[in-house]
Amino acid sequence: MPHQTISEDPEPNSANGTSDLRQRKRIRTKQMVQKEALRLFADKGYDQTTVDDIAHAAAMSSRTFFRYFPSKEDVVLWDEYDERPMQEVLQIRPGEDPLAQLIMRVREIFADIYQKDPELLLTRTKLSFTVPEIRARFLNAQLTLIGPYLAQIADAIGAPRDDLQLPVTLAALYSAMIIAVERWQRHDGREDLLRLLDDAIAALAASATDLRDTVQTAAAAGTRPTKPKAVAAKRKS
Amino acid sequence: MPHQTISEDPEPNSANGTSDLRQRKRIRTKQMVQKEALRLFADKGYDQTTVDDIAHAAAMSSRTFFRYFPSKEDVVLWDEYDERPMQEVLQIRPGEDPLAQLIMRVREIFADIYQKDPELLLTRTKLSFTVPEIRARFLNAQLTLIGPYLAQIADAIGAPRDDLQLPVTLAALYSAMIIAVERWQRHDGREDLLRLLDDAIAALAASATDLRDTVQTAAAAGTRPTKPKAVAAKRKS
DNA sequence: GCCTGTTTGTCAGCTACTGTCAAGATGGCG
DNA sequence: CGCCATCTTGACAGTAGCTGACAAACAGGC
Repeated sequence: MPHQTISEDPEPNSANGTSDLRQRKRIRTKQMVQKEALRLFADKGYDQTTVDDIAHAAAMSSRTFFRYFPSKEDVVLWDEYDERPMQEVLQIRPGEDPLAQLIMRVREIFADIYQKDPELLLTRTKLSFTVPEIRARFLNAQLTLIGPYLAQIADAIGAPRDDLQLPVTLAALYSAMIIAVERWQRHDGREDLLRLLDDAIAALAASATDLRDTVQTAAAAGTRPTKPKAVAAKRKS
Repeated sequence: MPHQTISEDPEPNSANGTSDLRQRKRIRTKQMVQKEALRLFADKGYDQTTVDDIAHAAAMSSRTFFRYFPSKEDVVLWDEYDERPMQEVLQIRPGEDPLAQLIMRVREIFADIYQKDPELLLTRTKLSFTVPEIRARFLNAQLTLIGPYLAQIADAIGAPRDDLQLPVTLAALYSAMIIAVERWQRHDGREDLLRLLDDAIAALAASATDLRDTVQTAAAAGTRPTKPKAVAAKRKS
């Protein structure tokens, strides 16, 4: 899902009965601040734009800015989906293929955000791949999203708790999506996002075959015949 | 490869004929600073340790600290491999299966760093997954490493410049490695790193079947029929 | 129109990080 | 051995991101 930051939600409004109205207002303010910020970034560049600049453009003090966004980076990463509680967003229905559900869900979310404001998504995405700190946080957020899904899916299919299979598959899926989004952004959104997404996933499915061969090769050539149970247990407090 | 940061090398010693001796001294200093820093992190925690603390422990001014490491984070991420020029580290020989070579190379590097100082690798790795900022940079660095390899491998197999296949495969490989390393670190290094690596890659190869089915399912249910004839070119010399 | 809880600005402060410049260490070389 | 050119270092000053504390302005419900 596009930019979903892990909802570390350092703001003081979790779980307390902030009236729905105030919640909406808050979101509108965030959108407005984000808009101003992105405009400034486009003008002067991300690094050259200070938080004071943004706050000023948004007609608030910089202290207030930080009450909306925990950091300057988050202004780029944030989107409405970050407001929704995790469960609502990534609900997996038991029964049907959970992986397929996941993929569909992600497509939906992309489609939704894209269709609400294509320009906005492109701008944010470009920054997400362009500015090193943001790029780092973006990738991190994506990979971190796997965690919750993992639990859900594991439950859904009654998976071995301690297996590598599932996490590896999910991580691979996510990285395929990242490749797709990266390409989309690099081509200035000229290609169809959903299509790229599908292609990337298809490519992933296809790779696996190649990989099977490769694993053979690698195992065969293994420095240590791959059975290097050698290394000592190194405990730690 | 363990912690390989992209060599953004903002230091003033690139390409100029810094004598080999000075270079070595520099590396030894870095190691010493890193050691002190990690000790402090273990004591007081990463956030609670200021750069001044580290500099002091390393008997230098904080200004000097920054002449060795571009940021506090880098003290954790850095390892000797960052000193070596990229090409030397990731040389791909044409002919033999490049993916297999890549995998072998990564295993070697892990093995090398591990065997030089297991504790050190574990400590750094734990921090790399534990401290959010570092985690972000770590994942970013890993994924970013794909770039150069991509070019090399693409050349090696005369690949379609603009295909998704190769990047997706590499990204999947890297994310499998990350899952492996994450598990290794979470279990305090009690499991064998290389073994986990192999297992994760095997798991990735195994996901193929699941994914193929899933892609079917997803495509069938596709919001927009998406016409996934997409399953693009498989080529591979 | 008051009362309570939320939002805001101000101020003061910390830490990561950078430019500058002069002083100090070092290695190569005569 | 000693000198010079070349790093390397420390001191100082400054910027930007970010936080805690507190008091003033501002709701919305009654």
